[in-house]
Amino acid sequence: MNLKTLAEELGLSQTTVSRALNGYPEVSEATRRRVEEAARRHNYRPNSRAKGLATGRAMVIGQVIPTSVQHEMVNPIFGDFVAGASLTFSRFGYDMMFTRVPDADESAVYREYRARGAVDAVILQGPLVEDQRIPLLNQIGLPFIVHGRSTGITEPYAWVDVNNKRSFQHATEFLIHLGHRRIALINGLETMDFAQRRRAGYLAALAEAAIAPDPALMRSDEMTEHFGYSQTRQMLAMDQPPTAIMASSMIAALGIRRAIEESGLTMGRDVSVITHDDDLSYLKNGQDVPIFTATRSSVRKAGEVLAQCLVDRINTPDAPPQSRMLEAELLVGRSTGPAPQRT
Amino acid sequence: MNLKTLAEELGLSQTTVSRALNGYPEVSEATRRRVEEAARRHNYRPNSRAKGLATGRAMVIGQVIPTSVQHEMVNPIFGDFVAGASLTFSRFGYDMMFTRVPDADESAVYREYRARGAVDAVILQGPLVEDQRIPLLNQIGLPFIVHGRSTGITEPYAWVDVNNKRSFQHATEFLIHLGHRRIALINGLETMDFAQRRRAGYLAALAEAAIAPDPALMRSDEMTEHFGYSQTRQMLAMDQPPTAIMASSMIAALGIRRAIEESGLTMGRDVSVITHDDDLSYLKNGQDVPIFTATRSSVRKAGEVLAQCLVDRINTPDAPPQSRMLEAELLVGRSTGPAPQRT
DNA sequence: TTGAAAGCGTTACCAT
DNA sequence: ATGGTAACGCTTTCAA
Repeated sequence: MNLKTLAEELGLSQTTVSRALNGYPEVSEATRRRVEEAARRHNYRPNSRAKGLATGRAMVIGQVIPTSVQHEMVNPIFGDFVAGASLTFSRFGYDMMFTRVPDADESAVYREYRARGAVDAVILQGPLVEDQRIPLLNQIGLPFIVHGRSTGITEPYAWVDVNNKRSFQHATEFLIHLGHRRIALINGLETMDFAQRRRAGYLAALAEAAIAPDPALMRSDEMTEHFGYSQTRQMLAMDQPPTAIMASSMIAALGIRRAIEESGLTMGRDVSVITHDDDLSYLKNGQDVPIFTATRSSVRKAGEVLAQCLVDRINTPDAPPQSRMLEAELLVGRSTGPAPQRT
Repeated sequence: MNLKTLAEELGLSQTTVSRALNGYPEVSEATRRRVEEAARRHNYRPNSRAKGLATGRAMVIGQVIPTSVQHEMVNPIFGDFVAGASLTFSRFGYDMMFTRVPDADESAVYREYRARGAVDAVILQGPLVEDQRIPLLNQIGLPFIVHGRSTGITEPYAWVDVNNKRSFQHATEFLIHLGHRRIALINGLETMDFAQRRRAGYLAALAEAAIAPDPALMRSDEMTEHFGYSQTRQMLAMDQPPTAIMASSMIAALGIRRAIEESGLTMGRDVSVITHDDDLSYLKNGQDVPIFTATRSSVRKAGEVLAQCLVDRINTPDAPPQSRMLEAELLVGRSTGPAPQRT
């Protein structure tokens, strides 16, 4: 069923039917009802491509997933973000398209998106420090919003981010408040912008409490379970092991837990752990594992907010880039009590 | 840059330029070269929507992710599948589109896909026993391939599946060969078709070895870490606890490991575990954890094969549905040695 | 070997 | 309030 046959059946012009269906005011109520009823009856939907061609809009949002970012789609967080964004986009009639490419080809994909008119805008995930994709997208003229920010980029761009610095600062302060003095940071790769912000928050809390940061307690690498495991083993074997650990990812936190257990210690009693981006039930289920979390629901919320911003951005292309900072909820489960004393 | 301006600049008709770019034979070599050079120079790409409108093809593959399937996008396996499929699709010029909806609306999405002509075909993930989406898609007339199979559906449909029954049978046989007699099965929800096949393989191996299956050792539910944890705790507390566990998912396996450790036992020594769909480094890294896996690369391969089949299916819509069975690689890490003797 | 023109299914402008 | 028609950018048929 297309517009033409629907119009013929109704004895109306395509124009009128189109107008009725798109909510134009100049259609009489009687006609509108007739049209809507017929459209419903035939399950009519305007053809996406024809509509896109006529309006100059694809009604599609693109997202490029470089294959190297192995943990991007593996990372549960990504699913939450997509869930939030997808929901909001669909309310506005947008579809989401994913393209997975070898890293080197990422810029080619953006150029092609643009040349083909395949998408109206893109979401930029996992920004690095001085991320060159930002000038590229600006130059190409493809609307975008960054999920996160990129230190060192001076040209204007829109972003939606959770306040990583503040949440790490709060969490670290909380640990200090409990009496911890040896607090480790197991962070993501510091080429990733968020990792630097998290470290800054961690350091700010230490500085405020006049605790000298110990480089041996600050680890940074790609956030795998192995990384969390090996670093934790190493640190727990030190002369002055940490009594608490700030973890930048729930994947790494899996390894942290394993290392703690294998060291014959108990998480929450001997070593406190606060994990960002984490409220997965499988970390909270163990009633015996008090763990503190900045919630995944924050990430879902970020998806929703970003989608909303991107829709606005598409609709008002000349407006200056608008950005939004979100505060991550810091869910504090159960207190670990005072920091363990070691002799 | 569009076809018209490109043609004008070359002093050729749109027809000729289009033909040159699409590899039609009737274009002279000289002209073709000139056209290709100019197209490259201007980074010309045909507009997706215009091309789609003219050809009647969207060059997009849809995938619906019901929101209830929480672990579908969280599940690392899904990322592997998508990686494989996406790669193959892009070679044929197809994009992938994902729509995330509340479960109840899934059929509406398929109807809308079809009515809008938004996609050329869809991939059906996670088929249930007697999955009603199959008759629905057949009725709608939307080409599709099922990733997996659906017992009880009699009408023809195309599928690509890994041989779940055989891999579970092999793995169980392997455990029996090592001397295990009390082998537990921690399975997915048995409304899921694959779960039934896995159980069938497990039971077949037991039967072959004349071991009576113990219902108390067969657990089935949604594959969360909590599920793996709680069931393992329960079973290890039995009078005759299992000496080996077959796990249907790596997420559940995380809980299984935790339960084993918390029971003061050692995985691989006191309890052997074989996990399907799993070769994540964070399960293999612990040198002290011998674990046996049917590999994730099988799933990636399945994505590639399915994509290829779907492209074929789109191109020859009248051909009878073609299906492909893949054998999962069963990577055997290190032997657990003979089954532990309990007194 | 090349080109003119129709057609794909919409929307949007200009009439009426 | 409704309709005719051009336009969107491409492919494809028919002619030359």
